Amino acid sequence: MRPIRVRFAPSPTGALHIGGIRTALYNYLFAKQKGGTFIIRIEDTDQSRYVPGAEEYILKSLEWLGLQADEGPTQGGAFGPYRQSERKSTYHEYALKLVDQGHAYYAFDSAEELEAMRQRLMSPENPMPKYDFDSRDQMKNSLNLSLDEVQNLLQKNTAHVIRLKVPKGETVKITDQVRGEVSFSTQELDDKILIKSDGMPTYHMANVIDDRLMQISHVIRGEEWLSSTAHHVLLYRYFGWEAEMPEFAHLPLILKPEGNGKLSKRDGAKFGFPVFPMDWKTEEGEVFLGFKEAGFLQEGLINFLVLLGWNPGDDRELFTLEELVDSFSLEKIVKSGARFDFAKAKWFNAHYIQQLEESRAVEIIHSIFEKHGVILTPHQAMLTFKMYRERAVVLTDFYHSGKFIVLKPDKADEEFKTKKWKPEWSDPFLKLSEQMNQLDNFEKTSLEPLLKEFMQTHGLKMGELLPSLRVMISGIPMGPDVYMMLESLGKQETIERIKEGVVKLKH
RNA sequence: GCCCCGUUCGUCUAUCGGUUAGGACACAAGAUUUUCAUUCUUGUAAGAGGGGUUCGACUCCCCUACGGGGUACCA
Repeated sequence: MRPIRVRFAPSPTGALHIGGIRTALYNYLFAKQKGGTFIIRIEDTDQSRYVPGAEEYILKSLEWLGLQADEGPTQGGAFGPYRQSERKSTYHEYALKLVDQGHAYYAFDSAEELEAMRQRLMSPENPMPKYDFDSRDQMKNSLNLSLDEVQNLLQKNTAHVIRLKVPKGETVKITDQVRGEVSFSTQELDDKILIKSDGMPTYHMANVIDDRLMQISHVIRGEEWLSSTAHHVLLYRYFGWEAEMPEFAHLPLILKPEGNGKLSKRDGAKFGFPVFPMDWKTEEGEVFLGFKEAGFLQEGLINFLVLLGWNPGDDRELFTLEELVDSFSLEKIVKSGARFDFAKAKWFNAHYIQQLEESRAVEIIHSIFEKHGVILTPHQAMLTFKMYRERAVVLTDFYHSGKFIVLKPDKADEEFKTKKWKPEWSDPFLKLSEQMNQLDNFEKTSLEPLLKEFMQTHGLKMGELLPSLRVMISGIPMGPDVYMMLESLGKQETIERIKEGVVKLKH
């Protein structure tokens, strides 16, 4: 069996959304399971759509998720360069071979001439005329022009492309690892451009050449490529590489939540959830929210994504990356598109937050508070984790819920204030704060008897005392164990907040 | 339009001819809990439609419907 080599080949035309991340994930898992090589190749053949920073963004995202590449633009490798723009001459060389063999030809048609052809051939039955077996006879290409004319045009540096000469009346069969046998009639295929007039190859050309040259064994990519795979097979055939052609696996698409259409970058803002791994700022200054900044753990995102289109074949749902490497299989990839379900993504994340190791949690919580300009002591971070690990769905919840530990509440919960709080409790609470001041140690063991006694003497119930205290110290009546909250604040701060709280609760 | 792919609970999915069609999320109810969560228990909920093949189809075949992808000098 040949060595397993797979590639993830993003185009730096913007941020990579989670559909791309999932493709990268599946490639990574497959490679690692088989002891193969995971390669990153940057497909930057469209100069007009090139976006500065996009490549860096893509690489950073993969790094954040732990999808380490074995070969790629940053780490290099024996099959580089790994940026297609740096391989330009290679593609041209191969295209010329095809021209020599009669499997490709020069075409000199201008954009206007192309448009004219479409207009001419357009009809209700044929709304999108192709440059193909039928129409190429009427076009300005080396199939119709004399050799002299072609030489002349070429010598004058006339803008031209190189097109694949698709044969008529053949059937191209491919065996897809996910979908089984799929066949296409060459009748339906257009004469795809291989080399654009700027000298850059198209995706179709570049991917075939590179996959062969990089000895790719399996092409695992999105379903949007299934249709053009027939063209790719033709290229492998004409290059004489059909025996070494990689296996194909076309992944189902990730759909919008309502299921109509594939998920796109605008959907995040539209539905209120991230579709990108990390924040992405466009050149125009538009910001797209990322899973990372939204408070997702990489293991949560990965676990959520991997199940969108794959399953282990049994009832397991929770997987670490390592476990996925063991369990993953191309055979269990689902054929139909999967809708993006943010509720499930959150559930996975909440689960992994609960599983978080304390030292890592402390670090994470510290950095989240730091982003808000608040520096927590390790002890405070640890307390925050203990108080909210079972309540946090996203990491940012630790800040929003736990910030009371360093920030005084700006106001008392309105509903509690009007419906639950009784003005006559004010004095007793002030007295309580004084009693607290007498305490030697400010811990649950000493606090609990004090509060119990307080309830008895003033005829308060648990459900009245505890929420009141929470509102005074944090602003809201819900939250973790009160004693833990009090402890986390410490004696002086607690006393201060009770005094201020009584004021805030005044009707 | 044409080509390709798909279609099981609201969602993600299991089932590779014989099951009370299973699990998870979400939702609902209950238990635990000082509150909110967590946790636990229980519940509601599915094979697009029509033809075949077969002793027997969710499962195989065909048609229709619906959904998705493609149809660029974009990837």
